Amino acid sequence: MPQPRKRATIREVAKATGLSPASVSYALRGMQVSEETIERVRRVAAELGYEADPIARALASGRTGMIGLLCGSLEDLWQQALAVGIGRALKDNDRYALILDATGDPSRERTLARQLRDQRVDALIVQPVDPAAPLWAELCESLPVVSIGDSLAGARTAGEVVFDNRAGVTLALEHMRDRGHRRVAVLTPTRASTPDRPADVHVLAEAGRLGLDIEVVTAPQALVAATDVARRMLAGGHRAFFCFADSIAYGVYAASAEQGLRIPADVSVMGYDDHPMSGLLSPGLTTVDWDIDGIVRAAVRLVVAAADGNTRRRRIVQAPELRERGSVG
Amino acid sequence: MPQPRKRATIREVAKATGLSPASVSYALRGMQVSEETIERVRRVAAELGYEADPIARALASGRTGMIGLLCGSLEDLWQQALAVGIGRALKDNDRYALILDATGDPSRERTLARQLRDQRVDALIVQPVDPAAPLWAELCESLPVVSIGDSLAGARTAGEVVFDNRAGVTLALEHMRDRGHRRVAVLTPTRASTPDRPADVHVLAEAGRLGLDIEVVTAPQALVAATDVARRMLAGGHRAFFCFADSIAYGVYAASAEQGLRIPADVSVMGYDDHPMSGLLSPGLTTVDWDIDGIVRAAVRLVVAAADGNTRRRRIVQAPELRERGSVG
DNA sequence: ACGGTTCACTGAAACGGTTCACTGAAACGC
DNA sequence: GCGTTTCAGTGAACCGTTTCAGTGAACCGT
Repeated sequence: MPQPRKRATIREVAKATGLSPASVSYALRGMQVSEETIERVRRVAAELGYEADPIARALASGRTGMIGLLCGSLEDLWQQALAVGIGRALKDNDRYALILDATGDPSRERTLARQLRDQRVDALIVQPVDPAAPLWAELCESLPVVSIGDSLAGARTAGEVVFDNRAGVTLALEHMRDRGHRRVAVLTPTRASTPDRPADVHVLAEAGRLGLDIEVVTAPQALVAATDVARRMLAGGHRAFFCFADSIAYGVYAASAEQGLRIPADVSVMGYDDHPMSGLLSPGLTTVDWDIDGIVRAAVRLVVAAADGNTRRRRIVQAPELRERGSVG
Repeated sequence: MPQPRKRATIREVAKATGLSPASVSYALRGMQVSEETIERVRRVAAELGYEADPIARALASGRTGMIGLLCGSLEDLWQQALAVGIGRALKDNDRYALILDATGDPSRERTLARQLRDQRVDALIVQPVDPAAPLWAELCESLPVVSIGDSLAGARTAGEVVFDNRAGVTLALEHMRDRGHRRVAVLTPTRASTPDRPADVHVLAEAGRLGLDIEVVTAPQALVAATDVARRMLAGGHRAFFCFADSIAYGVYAASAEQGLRIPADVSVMGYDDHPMSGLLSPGLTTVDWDIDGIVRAAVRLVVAAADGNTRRRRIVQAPELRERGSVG
């Protein structure tokens, strides 16, 4: 049974320097006291191996220096890449991230969001599973929230990085039409509670405009499960796929390979996201690229500003770009 | 500027029920007080929307219910998969994970490990970047630590899930030899500070035993960077690769495709890890499978037991299995 | 009727910082 | 020399829980 080694407290440092705890607290944060004292306190603190306890500090001051990152579903490879990028970018800003995964479950999203608030994160980045939840309005009242992907309905966010899904969908479907496809299966990730999310609406509208015959099916982002869905669709005669996440497209690759179907000769696949992996497949996956690095930078810039007390709210709309690699025949 | 809505405190609940704060505290945790009181306190607490503040609780009790997960490098797809799996498995145990990423940097690993300890996580799962660091011994003194992948030198861990790398390397290299390869490039992830980690030692030993002519090169786990290294090795005439992480192997796939080299006809690639993605490539990546689900289950079982105060230390050795899929010609 | 348990509950001291309101001394303007 | 600022530093309250050591009261067996 591990026994926590007793750490030095601020009062011990106070005693050792002959100052009051208050002064030590101020000195270590470089406020209110003379340069000379700051120096002395620093030295003594280092000697004693003193380091402020983050929990006590959080209780007393209400802040922690941490940024919460609440992912919609880490099963999606693109979201994984985003999380890794954000973690690293925050590190470069001397902040650090608490990463939590809602696993695509709106109720878990609620729990975890509240948990992060209660953990006193200075600010929150969220990729909402359920952007329409009343939760967000409540949360925005008590800490700065930056959302990625969808706007949070009725909430005063500290910033948003949203995707121009309308443009993205148009790009994708027009490309498929230009390549001569008329019957297209649309594989969209499971999104509880928002069956009519904007992106899906755009798909229907654009398909109508372009005269495409589409069938929308929800597919899980997990590779194995997505492969199952793809298998079924192939069996149903579908040969052209628009996947609303690159990781779903990987499932189509896998299912096609199993059945001896070649991409792009027999089967056409269009992705949406541009995961780093997508360029490495053969053929490369043709997809809609959202510039993951740009999103990371934007989100981190917004959240760090908000955590520092900057109140200017900004909405950044990310423009899509078609990344043609040869998976659409 | 968001103003934290004032939450109900335990004293308000105490006042509302006519009990002392102490009793409320006990009641809400179902201890020490009568069933009837427990029921009443629960009701009043719910009415007031009271929920215990985790920070204050952590300060007073020293525990949080959270499990820390310190990843060596989330850039590695396999580690990503592991992190996701552990997160979900912990969720099934009504625990939740704080995921941190050392980004392959031993000094960051030290910082983050201490930070997790200071955050009062009940226990820690770590995939060490530097298994030999003195840090671990210190850490094991103050909280239960479960390591995955490598043993922590000289530290009293609460459990370990280690890989039988000797067997894994043998499996991989024997397979390559059986397929007629004699000159093999070994691509191993960058591991600061432990150039002579056991796995690498095994590679040299086994290669010697099998009469292979190997060249060991360190390659980053990031896809793009790994592709660079692969490109260089191909240019140097190498045609057989043993990659110490599947994500590095993906880089070889990409570099080969670029140069019009076909797998397995022109180039042979052997992975190590079995990422879910590896079965979806074409050809599938032949790799050494460590049963990621088994590792997740084992690690979570150990860490939950340890967090619950169970002191039985266990060391679980994971046996490898060759997953032959056709990337070795 | 009496010592001993058990039961339900309480008061107050932690936990380890931060912060507010204040103090004594030095510096300043005039 | 006097009133006012500034400066460096302090004392004590506070953040919201948990937990230790009790305290009466009821209940027990004898």
